Amino acid sequence: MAQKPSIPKGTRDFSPEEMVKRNYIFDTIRAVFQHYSYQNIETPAMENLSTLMGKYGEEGDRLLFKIVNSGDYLKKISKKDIDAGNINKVTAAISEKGLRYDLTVPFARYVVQHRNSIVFPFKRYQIQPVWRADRPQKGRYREFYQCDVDVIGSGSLLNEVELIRMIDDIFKQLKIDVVIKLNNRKILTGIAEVINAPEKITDITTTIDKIDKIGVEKVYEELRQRGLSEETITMLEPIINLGGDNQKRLNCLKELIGITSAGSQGVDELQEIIDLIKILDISADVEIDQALARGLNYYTGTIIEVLAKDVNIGSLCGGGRYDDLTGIFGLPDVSGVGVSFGADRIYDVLNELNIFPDHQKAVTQVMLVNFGKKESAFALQLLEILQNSGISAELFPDAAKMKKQMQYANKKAVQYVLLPGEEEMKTGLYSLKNMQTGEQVKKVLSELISLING
RNA sequence: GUGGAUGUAGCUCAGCUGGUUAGAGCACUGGAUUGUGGUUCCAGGGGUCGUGGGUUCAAGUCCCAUCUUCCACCCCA
Repeated sequence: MAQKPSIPKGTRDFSPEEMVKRNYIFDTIRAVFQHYSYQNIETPAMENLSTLMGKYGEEGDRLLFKIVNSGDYLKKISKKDIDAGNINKVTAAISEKGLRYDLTVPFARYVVQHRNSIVFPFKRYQIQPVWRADRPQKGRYREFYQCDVDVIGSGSLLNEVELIRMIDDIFKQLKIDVVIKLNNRKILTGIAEVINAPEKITDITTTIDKIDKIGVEKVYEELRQRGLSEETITMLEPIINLGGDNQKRLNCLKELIGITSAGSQGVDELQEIIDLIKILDISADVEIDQALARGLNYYTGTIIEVLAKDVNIGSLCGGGRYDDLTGIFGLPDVSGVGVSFGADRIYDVLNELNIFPDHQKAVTQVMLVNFGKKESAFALQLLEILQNSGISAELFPDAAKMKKQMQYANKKAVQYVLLPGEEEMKTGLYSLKNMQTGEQVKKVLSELISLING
């Protein structure tokens, strides 16, 4: 026997039933994006490695799926490099394309390349799969969909507020209780400045980001391990332990880091966002979290992360502002802000909470039984009429046994079965069976159509 | 990349301290029922026990390696 077929680690097939659920998520998200006047674009699954490399940090480069060149790609490698185990050089020689790691960097590339035809500020959305060579685990896949919305070419904080409104709108519709966490990169910068350790900013941010997960003590421990002095850790304490409501946090932050220009700017920006949100009808909790860092180091302003209240699965949505993302591609000083919704995690949450709507409408409303050659030719005409009246209908392709055809209809959860046999052909009265109730009626076609549509 | 668990029929699993021909439920196919499904009854097909090596008279069972899936870390949607 042939070997069992399989799919690559961390990838999944989606059955028709799963796709109904997935499309519910995508449709909801897409509708909101469009409702808020964002335009759709798509970019290729693969990008040049030069576009992707170095944009996600060292860790990100490791997680990039690389594609080997076509043709005789071995020609370009020298034996010396292989023997020396010079992985970077060898990969560079044999691979110049990779699968996209997210949608933001390809978007930045797109903006730079099409800058002359884009109307700024450019509000776009993009729903496509991305790939990461990560080790799969709960809520983490190697192929998954991101739903990105970004505004590029506007520094206004109204954009942040709009993103928060969209996040609230989408999760409200999906009936997931979420908390939207906000921070600002400038606050983190301010913190690093105040404690006099600006070069340690990455260490500090990624460490205090874990505070909810590992606790205060472990955070201190890790900070020590990362080479922070006892003195600076002491200075960090009031910031790490900062609690209370948003306004209280902002006031404290202002006191602690307001003397730095970055810090005071960050606090002001968050204040403005919070003030605007107050006058709007937002149902999700919006919390300022000075420990929120997020990994990607291109964020320069607002940082946003959305967590489900009832399921522990990591963030469902995340993003932030990046002042100069297009700079690396040769278009400086274009500010953008955006978030990305993780459709696969949202799926897992809806599944775990069992709150998918059960309006799973059957694909087929009516199935026509095939009684044989003459009858099926006639049925084909009925099929045409039914479909033209907006009914999803299908004719069983083979003149199989009635039982088999009924079983097919039953398994597919078809709503009605129409039986156009010899007798019906003569009289023009057709038997229509309701598969849920088992009731059967005999009527003319026009009446049946209104029955099905009704 | 690091650590732990796992793998038996299409699916969910049983198979004790190694011992004839590896089981169940569900699913599948056929029949009871040649124009009526979902219920019931009967019959049937399907497994080189993840893969490769080793120990043993004997391996689904023990050992090693490798892959898969899952969980945690790193990181992240």
